[in-house]
Amino acid sequence: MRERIVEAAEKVFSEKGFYEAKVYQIADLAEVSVGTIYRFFKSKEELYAAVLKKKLTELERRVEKRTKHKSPEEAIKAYIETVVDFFDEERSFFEIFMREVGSLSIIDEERFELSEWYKGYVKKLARIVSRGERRGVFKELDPVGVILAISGAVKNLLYCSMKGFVNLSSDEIKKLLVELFFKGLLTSSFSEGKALVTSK
Amino acid sequence: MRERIVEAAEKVFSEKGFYEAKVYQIADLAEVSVGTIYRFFKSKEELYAAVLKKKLTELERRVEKRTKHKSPEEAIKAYIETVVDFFDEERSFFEIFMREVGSLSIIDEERFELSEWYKGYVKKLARIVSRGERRGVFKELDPVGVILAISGAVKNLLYCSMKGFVNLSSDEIKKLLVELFFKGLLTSSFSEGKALVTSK
Amino acid sequence: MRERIVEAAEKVFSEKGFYEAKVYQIADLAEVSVGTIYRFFKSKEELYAAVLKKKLTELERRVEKRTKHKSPEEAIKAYIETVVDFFDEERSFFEIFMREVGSLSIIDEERFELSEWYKGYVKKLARIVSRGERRGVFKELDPVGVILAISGAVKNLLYCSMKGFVNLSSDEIKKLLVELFFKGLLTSSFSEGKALVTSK
Amino acid sequence: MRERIVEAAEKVFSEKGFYEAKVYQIADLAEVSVGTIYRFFKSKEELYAAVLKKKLTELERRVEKRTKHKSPEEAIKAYIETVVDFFDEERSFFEIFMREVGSLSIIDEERFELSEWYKGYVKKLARIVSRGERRGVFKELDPVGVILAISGAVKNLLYCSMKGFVNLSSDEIKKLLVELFFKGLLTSSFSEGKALVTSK
DNA sequence: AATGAATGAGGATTCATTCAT
DNA sequence: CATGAATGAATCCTCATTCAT
Repeated sequence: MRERIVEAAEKVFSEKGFYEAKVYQIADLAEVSVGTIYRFFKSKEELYAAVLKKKLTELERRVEKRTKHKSPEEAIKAYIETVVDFFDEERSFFEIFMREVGSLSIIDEERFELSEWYKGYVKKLARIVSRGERRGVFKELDPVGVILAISGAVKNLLYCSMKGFVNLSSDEIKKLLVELFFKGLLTSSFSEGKALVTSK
Repeated sequence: MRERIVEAAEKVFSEKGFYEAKVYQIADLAEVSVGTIYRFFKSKEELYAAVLKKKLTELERRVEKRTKHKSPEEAIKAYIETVVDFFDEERSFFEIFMREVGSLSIIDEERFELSEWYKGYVKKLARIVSRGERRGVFKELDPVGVILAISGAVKNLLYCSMKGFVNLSSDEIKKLLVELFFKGLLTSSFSEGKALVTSK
Repeated sequence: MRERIVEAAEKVFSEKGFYEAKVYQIADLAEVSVGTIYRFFKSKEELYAAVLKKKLTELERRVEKRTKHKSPEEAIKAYIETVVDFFDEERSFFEIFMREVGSLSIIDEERFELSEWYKGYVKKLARIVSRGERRGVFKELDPVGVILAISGAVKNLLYCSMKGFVNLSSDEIKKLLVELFFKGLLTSSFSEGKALVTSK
Repeated sequence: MRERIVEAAEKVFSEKGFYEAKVYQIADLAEVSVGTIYRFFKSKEELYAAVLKKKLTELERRVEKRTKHKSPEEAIKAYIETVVDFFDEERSFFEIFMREVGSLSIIDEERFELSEWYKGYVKKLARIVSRGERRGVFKELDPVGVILAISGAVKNLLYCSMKGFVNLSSDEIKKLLVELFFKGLLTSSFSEGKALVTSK
């Protein structure tokens, strides 16, 4: 029952966004009464948060599973790939994520600890980068900053490909991102001669 | 008058988002009557679109000005820096941008051509990357994909720093992004030995 | 519930007309919430149309019942009497009818088929007149025209007596109308001698 | 100036009715500013009343002129013809008249003496009928009632022909009404034998 | 527990009217 | 005098939430 509701909510929220999604639409889709929704969730917002949490927890679990016991570089690669795959599978959730969590709007002023969750999630990933640095595999760049950059790039690329702004398959997106974030845009020949980047 | 309204709208929309922003709040802040708002804008949505367009046009203009007549690598650097600076100055607008344009929610199903605008904007930037490729400065990666990755990274990094998730100054953000996107995460010594990335 | 609303609406609309009648006044009178009204009617206009249709249907049914199986002259008499009785009973509805249907204002430009209904109603009555003509009981006058004349006379007389412009009881009104429409204003002695009417 | 406004008002009111007619539309059509309208009329309602009064006064004047110094039967005939002609010429005003005066809605509860005017007008016409009775030309029927019946019949017939419910020319309408009200619906042969009407 | 009818606060929008220029 | 920009009261309608059944 609860599950049915959350699934329906996921669909409706993702199609219409928080405000345009109506509680009775979710009830209809879930084939329960409006009242039943309120037996499980105190409010529309709480239902919304439940949808997010469920999926985010799953994402987190997957990322963890696929990055565990790997070298930092393999782990970052796996992270990128996992996220792309996840959002590719969960398109409707991804829409929500982009709308509201990509910018934790309703959410963070509220009583949901989503903001906190995100911080923790990022921190965990940042540790991979730190480890890479210590091992001399990654450059010395702010680890959280690196993760946020990667994460933002993944989301934007996926979102825009979903919207039809680019025509790249999931695999192409993964490849592009891995190449870009690992070795950069500059060709190696060029990269060596010039000191463009580091000079202020 | 119109200007006063748009400014107030910008503030209120950025603080509350489209739905939580009330027309009378905008009117109050602008110190005009509600009716006056409707002299200039047919609807709340039109006002919203006006806010977006104004700022986006300005951003576009700035980016254009700062990337013109530059080598591809300088131009991309300038692009990153311009965007960071712009959003740093225009924090309240940036909030809106993240909420709604970063994920063109209300916007793209609607009668605003913002989606079209964004496509055009991205295409223009992608041309810089293409040029870089032709000159052998940049690697052969999908140019639009590259721009979307950079753009997503910039937005996410800025947003999260605004939200206090990372503690990086604007300058540090710029440096990080330039370094990351130009030369990648891998240390050169490591990068050469391994073939991690390109192998499927 | 629906019935309660329609009855309240009938009262309020008849007292104030469509525009001056406020939805919340109807809700108050019906002792339901505004929301409940909108459970049954999509809009104020639809509620209005419902009020009209209900009564008009009833009027039509009554007229039909009382004119059926009668000679044309008896039927026309019955028609006049039925209408007078009906509006005498349903004074508040009659007010509405006069305002809006007597002159199908809001109504006919709209999505209500009231205009169509009226046409059909008139046509049916006109058939009585036609029958009378064929039997040689009624003169050869445009049957629809005759019905419209009678109908207009009835309404106006009733309306003005309601407003206190004349002091005639329902029975007196009926008598007056029947006499007038059947035998005319002219005294028979006079009528024969002169040829006033038919000469152009 | 005042005249221009009243003419524009007449047009707009007749096309849209009191409530749907907007003051700025009248101003636009009259090519004056909204403010100017308020120099001449205290309110929209007063302007509305002015439109009515102007036309009604004209109608009254015409009726008076055409019925004066005539025998009762000629006068009634002239009255019918004058009204038909007047409304035929002044269709847009007639629309207003039907909407609002035919049922003196806004009007009579208000501070306009239109209701009074109408009473006076009817009384004057009723005197013609009284005179006819005294002379033995007309039957003994309530004179005011007779006038109201005629007046209602005229309005309804005209209105419905305007709306396309009947297809009768002005002249046919006049003839029909004169015939009907003077000699009644019954054929003389039939009328004599039966006593249908007068018996209760 | 489940239902869904009823609630009513809340908000976008309109437009008659005013008044500074 | 004329203007028309500004005002803001007024009202329809929505929809999250409740609660009697």
